[in-house]
Amino acid sequence: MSKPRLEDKRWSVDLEHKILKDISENGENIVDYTFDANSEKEIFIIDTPPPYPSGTWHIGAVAQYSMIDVIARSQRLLGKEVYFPWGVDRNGINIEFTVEKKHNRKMRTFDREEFIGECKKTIDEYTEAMKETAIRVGLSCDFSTEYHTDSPEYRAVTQSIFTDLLIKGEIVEDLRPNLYDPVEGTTIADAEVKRISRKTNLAHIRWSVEDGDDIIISTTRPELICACGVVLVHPDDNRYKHIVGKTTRLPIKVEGRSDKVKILAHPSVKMEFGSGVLMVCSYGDQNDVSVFRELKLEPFQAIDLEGRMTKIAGQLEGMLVSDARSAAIDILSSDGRLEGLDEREQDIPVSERGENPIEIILLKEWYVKQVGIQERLEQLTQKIRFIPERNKQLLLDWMENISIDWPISRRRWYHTEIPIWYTDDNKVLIVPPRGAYVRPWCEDPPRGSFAIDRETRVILGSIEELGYTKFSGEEKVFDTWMDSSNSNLFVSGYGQEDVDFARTYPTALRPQGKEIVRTWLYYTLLKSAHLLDQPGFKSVWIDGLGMDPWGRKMSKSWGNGIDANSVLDCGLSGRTGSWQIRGPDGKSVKLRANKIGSECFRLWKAADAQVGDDFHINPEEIESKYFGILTKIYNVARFASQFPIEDVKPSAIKPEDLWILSEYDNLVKETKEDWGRIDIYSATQKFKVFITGIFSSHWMELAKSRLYDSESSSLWTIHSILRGCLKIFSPVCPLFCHHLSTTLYSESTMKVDVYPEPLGYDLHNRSMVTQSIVRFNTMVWKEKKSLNLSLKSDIKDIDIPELLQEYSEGLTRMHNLV
RNA sequence: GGGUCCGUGGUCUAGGGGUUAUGACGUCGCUCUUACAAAGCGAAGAUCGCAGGUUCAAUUCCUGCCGGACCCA
Repeated sequence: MSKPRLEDKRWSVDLEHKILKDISENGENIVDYTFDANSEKEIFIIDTPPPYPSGTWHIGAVAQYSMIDVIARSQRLLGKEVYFPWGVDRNGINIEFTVEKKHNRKMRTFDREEFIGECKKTIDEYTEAMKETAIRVGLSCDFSTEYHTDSPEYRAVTQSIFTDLLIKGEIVEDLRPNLYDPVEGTTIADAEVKRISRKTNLAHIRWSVEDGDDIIISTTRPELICACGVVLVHPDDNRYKHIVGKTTRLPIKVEGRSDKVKILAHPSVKMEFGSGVLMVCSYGDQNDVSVFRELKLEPFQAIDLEGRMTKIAGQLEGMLVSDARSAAIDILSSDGRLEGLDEREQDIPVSERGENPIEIILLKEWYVKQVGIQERLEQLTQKIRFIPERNKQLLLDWMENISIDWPISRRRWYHTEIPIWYTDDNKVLIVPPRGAYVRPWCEDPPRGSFAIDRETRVILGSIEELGYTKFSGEEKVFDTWMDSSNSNLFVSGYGQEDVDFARTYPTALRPQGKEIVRTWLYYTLLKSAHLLDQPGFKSVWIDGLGMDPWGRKMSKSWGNGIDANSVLDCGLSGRTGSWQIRGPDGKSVKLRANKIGSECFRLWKAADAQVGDDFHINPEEIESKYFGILTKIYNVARFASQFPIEDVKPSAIKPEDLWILSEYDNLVKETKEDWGRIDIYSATQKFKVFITGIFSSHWMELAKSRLYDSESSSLWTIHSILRGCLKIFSPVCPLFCHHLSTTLYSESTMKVDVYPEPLGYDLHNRSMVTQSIVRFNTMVWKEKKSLNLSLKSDIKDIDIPELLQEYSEGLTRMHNLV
């Protein structure tokens, strides 16, 4: 026995930093997370969600990434060749907004190239900051293959996949009603729409029917009267049976179209709403779209791409939609046609990013077909294992509700360009050769580009052969999900010649949050189905969202957000953390913590709840519930570190040691299974219960005096178990285990790629013995307490139960039984 | 309005047709016992949201309701 080799008395965030720094400086000697696709080992590729860099990284997201890291590390521990890529999603409207805000100018007032440069510069800064947090929280990504979705290489893949699908006929162009954000000037997809509650005016307007009757129509969109295609009543509505089939005159002047529309019966009308008469316009809402389609009506274009009223709106022409609405009400009012105006709360669809009210506009856009493939997609989905199983339903529900194709073209700039040029006759599409990244809005097609028939999609030949010289490039770009939904293909090496794609695809695991099931998960599966007719991955791990301490979504605007770095650095150099957060009643609440750091944070996320549901993030709780566990385990190691390491297994093992060894063997077997099926919670819980419970409280006390005597059975037992335990726990707290293991055993747990083997002990009736030992110890402690004795004092008249007779020597010494 | 998921001691959480329902935090009491007071030991604390139903048996399955989250119209 000597001084403990662990000098500090407890774990600390400062120590964490020291270790992190040491690893980053001597990294090569300690860890290597570079993926070797030619490894003999089983390949395990993680389709890491490429995070989108914004100013600060959401604490909930960081928690999620730290769990993906736990998965990566545990799979390495199981002997697999893990590819944990680090990708960054950088395309999209978010960064455009940031730049617009920074310069206080709208995108379209910039030169396109200049604007793109600004976006790149800004997102570069964010990208670096995010990577620092990633490293700080301990992500063991293969940073050597870091990819950015806006890099020429990645965009080339996106463009190639588009071209492949275009030739296969899975991509179509069409003039269809589209969801459109007039403020940002771009089409958006269903998945990008959200609803907010707003006060709107419901106008009750008097329309005249041909035979002299008047009807009242209630609408929140009077400016769209000019685009009215039909007026509907419910077939069962006796009030209006007599006017069905007649025509009515539009109550406001229009230009360039008939001012009469038919009145028809249709079951979609709600009789109780307003007067029970409904005007259907192209397009007020999704119902209008389906009625127009069903009745084969000719749509009118009432709103242009800038969100202004078109010529058919007569006097309203040129006005913004909202201005036109009030102007229409004024006109109707002065014409005596306004019968009333109610203010009411209404959920209106807005764009997710800009929160601008959405219009439905006829536009020529590119679409990925998705309506016809749903059945096959569901079959493929059934082949994927969902963790947890119940979250599969989120995807199935979304797929069931797919009714229109996916519009993928956008009228924005900092995105991947649609790789198409058009010829003068408009009958041919020019696409670039595989592997090229092209920007049709500012350049001509490169050599080797080829023409395909716009209708039949037959490849006609190269542009050189065909002698094309004049082109006009497509100006539109892709929806960013077109980029990110290729991540699984990209990390599997799709299209790369030197990759054994059959080994790398489908990727082993897609980890993600449940908020992007209908986008990232769905679109990825759609792409994989179109392209390869295969599921995109073997398993999907879907976690919930990080919520505030009271279970609400964190948002900056509500003031209940928590910055990730403030938690990870809480306790560094004695600096405590404090968070001013808006509480449930709107009042500000102050949360405080002394020390958290990455290891405690990771332990919290791993041990606090099962995967799948939303989780509450409260720094106070993270510290109070989990820092103590680190301290405890640290001190177990510190205790062990004062005893010499017994490498050779002694010929005789004492009964108490046999008992704990068999418990340990059980732990090894069970946690190995847990890690294998990606059950972080169970593995962590079992480990925690073992090491802080029976191992430290019961066995260590039982073996203490033998340890002090340097008795070889106890020495071998404590070190064998601790050494294995640090490996078992290393996926959850990699820095912590690395430090303890290198200090005690001169081996880093970060390098281990073989799961600890059971030591070969299987004691009969183990759980009976364990229960009995715990009960006996508790009984003695209680007894001493009730007699007001200190734990080290002698106690008389305690009988050791029959079952524990073989441990009587140890128990007697432990409790000082006399 | 519809759908999905969730509702377990004061708080967070595990589990799941059948003995006294898991663990932690907090609370209370005791203890500086040669690893650990940033600890340890002990104690109290739950009719498993509510109401029905199925069953020999329900907290677990079913139905309805109430509350929360998310999604859709």
